[in-house]
Parts: sequence; structure tokens; C-alpha cells
Amino acid sequence: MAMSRKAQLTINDVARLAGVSKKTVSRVINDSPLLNRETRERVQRIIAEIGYVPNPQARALALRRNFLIGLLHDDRDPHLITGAQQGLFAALRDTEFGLIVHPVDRGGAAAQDAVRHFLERQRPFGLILLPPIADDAALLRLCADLGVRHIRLTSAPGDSPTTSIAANDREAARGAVEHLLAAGHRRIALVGGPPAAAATRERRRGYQDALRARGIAIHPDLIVGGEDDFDTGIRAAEALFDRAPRPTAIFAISDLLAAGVLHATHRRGLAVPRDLSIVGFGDGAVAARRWPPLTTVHWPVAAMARAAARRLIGEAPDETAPTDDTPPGAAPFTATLITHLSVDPPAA
Amino acid sequence: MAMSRKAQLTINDVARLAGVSKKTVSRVINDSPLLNRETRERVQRIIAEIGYVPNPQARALALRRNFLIGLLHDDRDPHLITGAQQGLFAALRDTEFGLIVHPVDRGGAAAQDAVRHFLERQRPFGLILLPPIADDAALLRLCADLGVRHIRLTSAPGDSPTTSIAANDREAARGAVEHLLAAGHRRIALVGGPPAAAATRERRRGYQDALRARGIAIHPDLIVGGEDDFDTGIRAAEALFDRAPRPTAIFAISDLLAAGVLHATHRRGLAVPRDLSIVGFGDGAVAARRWPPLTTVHWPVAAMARAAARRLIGEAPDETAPTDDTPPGAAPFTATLITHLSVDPPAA
DNA sequence: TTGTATGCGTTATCAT
DNA sequence: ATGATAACGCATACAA
Repeated sequence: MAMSRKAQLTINDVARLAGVSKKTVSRVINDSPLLNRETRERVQRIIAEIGYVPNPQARALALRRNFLIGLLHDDRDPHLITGAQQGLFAALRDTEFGLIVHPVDRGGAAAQDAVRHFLERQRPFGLILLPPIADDAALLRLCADLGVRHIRLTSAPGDSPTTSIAANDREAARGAVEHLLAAGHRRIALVGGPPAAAATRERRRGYQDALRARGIAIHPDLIVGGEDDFDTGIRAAEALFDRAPRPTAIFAISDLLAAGVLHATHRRGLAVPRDLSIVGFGDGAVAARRWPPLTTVHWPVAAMARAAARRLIGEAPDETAPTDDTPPGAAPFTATLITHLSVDPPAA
Repeated sequence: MAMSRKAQLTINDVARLAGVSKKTVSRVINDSPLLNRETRERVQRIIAEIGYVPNPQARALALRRNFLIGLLHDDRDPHLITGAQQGLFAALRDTEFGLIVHPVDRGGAAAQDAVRHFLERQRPFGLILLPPIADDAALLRLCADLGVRHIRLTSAPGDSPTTSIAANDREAARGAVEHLLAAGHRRIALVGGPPAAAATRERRRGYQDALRARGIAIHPDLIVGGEDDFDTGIRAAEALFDRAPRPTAIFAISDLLAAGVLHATHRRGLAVPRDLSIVGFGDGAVAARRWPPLTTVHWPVAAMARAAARRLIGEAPDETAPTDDTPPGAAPFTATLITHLSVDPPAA
């Protein structure tokens, strides 16, 4: 009990107890191949006995690299953030890396400065960027200037495959709209997010792909949005309710927007899916908890974050850019449609 | 542009350029009082000019303390976690501290080991424990054994005020139930969480307080629950629907449970608040986004987390226990009822 | 296969 | 008020 204030054990204690030099202990810690098996085992036994754990600060200093993976997010969608954290932790458990989280205000020089300070101070080994800030050009430039490794979680495999993990957003969005088309809808509205975000762009493209393939005209009137939040969803829905004729279905490019749309629909006294069908995009499990449970496209953020962290820490620690012909990230993760109760054929 | 690979500037560079010793620079960095004003300003100018940032790893090593605040959570409620992160970041911005996050599986020796490894590896300066793991005795013992400072976010100011930040859960819960009583409800059910959690205990007490004060018998039949998640909410509601007579109102001790209750109610074809009134407990803003918007008790996790971090980093870095007569944390944060549309008088 | 000397970037000690 | 020197705990270079 209460051995709390015991001095921290160091590599020297291990060396002394094992009767070897500290360098030998260091070799054991770092799995050096050139070690007498007997010596290694003896040292390992001592380490286990006294419960020695290498001091990561000292390691970080000597190796000139830290053991922290940074997660940068814009603090909009709690489920996206915690989903990413789950994936990251899955990759980081049983490694010596920790997860350090930092929010980023979008836009403005002040936001840039805040991130710069964070990076200069904590000097994380690498960074994971969540959408939509993963598409922020200024932020990416900052990372490049500071020489900080980073992986972007984004919506199109095309851009910079070596520094991004992407899902097939366009295709998945097309599938979602085709699902509405198959139910018989023809007036399908789109509620989008920030125009600069890759998610907005790709999912809108998928929406357009689906309509075009059916020869359905794309009405600019039926494309609304702006930000990616609940209130925008409400306002967008209300704007759409005033269109004549009213759309019979709405495809919202995020769960937050879909939730806002659902809210506005209820408030208007309309029933889902009787009077309006809704399809969202985000976390399938979360959408299922709405009422009615929302048909949605599940964006596998946890799996993507896990892969991103793997790539970050599996990467050779030197600075040379990968020269493989088949860059990682070429194969996108698949976002998949999860059908629930928010889609029905349109009312006659 | 692209000054990416410039060698990191060190204290030596500053010292050389300023024509002083590195110790003097160190004094400037650490705001030592005994410094010639002129010298200080010259050094500061150089620092600003070349954009020098002290290396936190080296600082951590020399000072034998880290600049990371750990957040331990059980990964159940995304809004609780991100709410806490927002509060922590508010306290940590403009400090040299970073936020390192770690999930904790509840129960089991394996979970203990995982936390121990985390603490031994990252050696955070201090820890913030979120409910319900803030009430985990084994975890607290581990922190004590390892000598890790920690602040628990919890529900009763009584226990260990020096290591916890508490809200007035009992009182707030009583207020919530009184709100239902005032609307005319007499058969009010309670949906609780894990029995070991302080939140469950305190909020149940508040529920009982309110009923007793009105001379209403407490029916064990109307107290259900078990875990703190959506599915438990569903099952609890379904169990309560089978009671005869059915309760006219349900007080759920968390938003997750309330969401499950709401879901089950919809599924059963009952209308809220016409057939059933619901009050939740958690995040007021989130509850407002349900349909109907849920009357709930707002638990100020962000403010509490902010205060917790403040106390952690404002604390003297030595080990002596505070001896004040008025321990911090004695004044609890106030959870407040936010009325929305999920409460009506019971149907005649 | 193992050990010695040195460095990583900062702070603490004890001078002056 | 400022500086020289020695930690802090670990890793690397080079010897042995």
C-alpha cells in the first residue's frame, strides 16, 4: 500500500541490479538484436520484478521525437470526434503512443496561431485531421511548414493519397439518392454543408450523379445548406418546405443536418416518412436512435482513424517521402447505406 | 516558405544571439523576478524575432513533471466526453498544458492494468475523471498508489472535496421531480443507471426526496434501470409500460436513458407528452434537439471540467495536502432544470 | 556481445 | 543580477 512517493525507477537501477551497463538495458528496452539471450532475459526479469517503465520524456528528448498522436477537430460533431478517438485508441493501445486532442476554430489567423502554438509546444509525432478541417488549405500548409506528419480523414481518395485516408463518399451518396429514387421519389432536395469541405463537394456530386443517371433535372432551388450544424438543418428544411411543389425527400449530407431537418419536419407537423423521406450521412448507430430511425450512410470514421494512426506510427520515422507505386490510401473505405424507417414511397 | 526542415531552435541559440548565458534565457522563460529589466527585454525580443519555443520534453525531463492533463472516461456518452474536453481546453488554452485522452473499460483487472500502463508511460501531470469511472474505487486507489493527482467530476460534494468537483445532483433531481409533481403527476417512475455510480445514487435520492416531501409512497416497481445507455432506457421503458397502472411520467437519470425511453415510447405508439411525460438529465442543448425537445436537468460538465483543470494546474506542484478550512469544491456547481416540451399534465 | 563517453534541451545549484 | 557546471533519464557513436 501507499508506496506512492517512491522515487521513480530509472534505467540505472535496472542496470545496477542486473549487473550490466545502462546501455545494455537500453538495448533490451529497444529490442536490439545483438544481445546475449541470457543477458536479455536476466534484464527483463529485473525489469518485470521492480516494475520499471522507461521515462518517455527522456526517451522523447534523446530520440528527438515524441510519442503523442495529435487529433485536430473543429468541435462540431461529438459523435465524429469520439468515433475517431475510439479508432485511434484501437490503433494506439499496446503501443507507447498517447492521444493528444486539440480543437481548431475554423478560419482566421488567430486559429492558425493557436494550432501553431499547439504544434510547437507539444510537438506531436504526427497528426490526424478530421473533416472538415482536414480540407483547410491554410492548416495543411502550416503542417507542411512545420514539418509535421499528418493524415487527413477525407471524402475523396484522389487528393494526396499519401497523406489522407478517404471513403467513397461520392459513390455512397449516389447510392443513398438512388435508394430514394427507387422508392419513387423525383423531387429530392440536398442539404449541404460548408462549400469548401470535401464532404460537401463529394456528396453533392454523388447526388447529382444519381439524378443525372435517371435523367432528372437538377434544381438549384432544391440545393440548400451552408454550415454543418443542427440549426442549418432546421433553416434548410424550412426553406425547402416553402418550395412549390415541396420536395418529397431530403438527402442531408450529415447527421447533424439530418437531425435539424427532422426537427423542423416535426415542428411543421409533417410526418416522416409519410410526408417526407429523409436520408442522412454520418454514424449509422446514432441515426438509428432518432425517431423515426433515420436511414443514413454510415461513414466509418473509427476504422479510418485506426488506419490513419497505423500508417502514422508504422511509417519509417525518417523524412523521405514514400515512393511506392501503390500509395497507401488508394483503396477507399466504404461508406454504406443503412436503411431504417425514414424512407417510404412519396405520398400520392 | 518551406522552412520545414530547419533545425529546431534551442535555448543556446537564444543565449548566443542575446549575448547571455542559457540560464539567463531560462530565467526569462520562467519569469524569474531577479532579472535586469533591460536584459529581460533584450532576450524577449530575440525570442520573438527568431520564434523560439522551449522544448517541452526537455522541460519535462528537467522539471520531472509533464505538461499533460489526462482525461479518463468510459466511452459511453459522446456529449459528456466532448463537453468535458471543451471545458478542459478552455482552461488549458494559453497554458503550456496539453490534453491527453484515454478510455477506460470499466471493471476487471485488465482495465486496471491498461490504466496503469497509461499512467506509467505518459505520466500526466494530473488526471480528470469523468463519471461514472470517477466513482470507481479501484481506479482511485490506483491513482493514489501511483501518486497521480486527480480531480473527479461527480455528483455529491460530500466525498473527498479536495479531489472532486461536484454538482448538486440530488437537489437538481428533486427539482426535476417536483416539476413533474407540480404538473400533476403522481405515478412517477425512475430510470436509473449503474448502482455503484454516485450519479445514480444522488439522483435517486433527489427523486425520493421529492416524493416523500409530498407524502407519496415510493414504489420499488417504478424504479428500474441498470446500465447507463440507450438500450437500458428502452428496456426500462418497456418494463414500465407493463406496470398497471402505467406511470404517467418518467424521470431518467441520464440523457442516454431518456433517449431510450423516448424511443420506446414512440415505438409503442404513445405520444410525448400527451401519454407520458419525460424528464432527463445531462446536456440541455442536446436534449433540446430530440423530438419532442426534452425537459432535462443540465449538468454543467464543461464548467466543471474547466474548474477541475484550473485546480489541477493552479495547485502548488508539491505533494502536501491542502489544509485550508474551506476546501475547494465545497460549493457545488448547480445543475439546472431546462423546461422544454416533454412535460404536460397527465391525461385525465 | 557489452561498455564508455557524449549529447538531447532544459532547469537547479552554487558560485561570483 | 548573471554564469559555469551538473543534473534529468535515455539513446547514439564508437570502442573494446
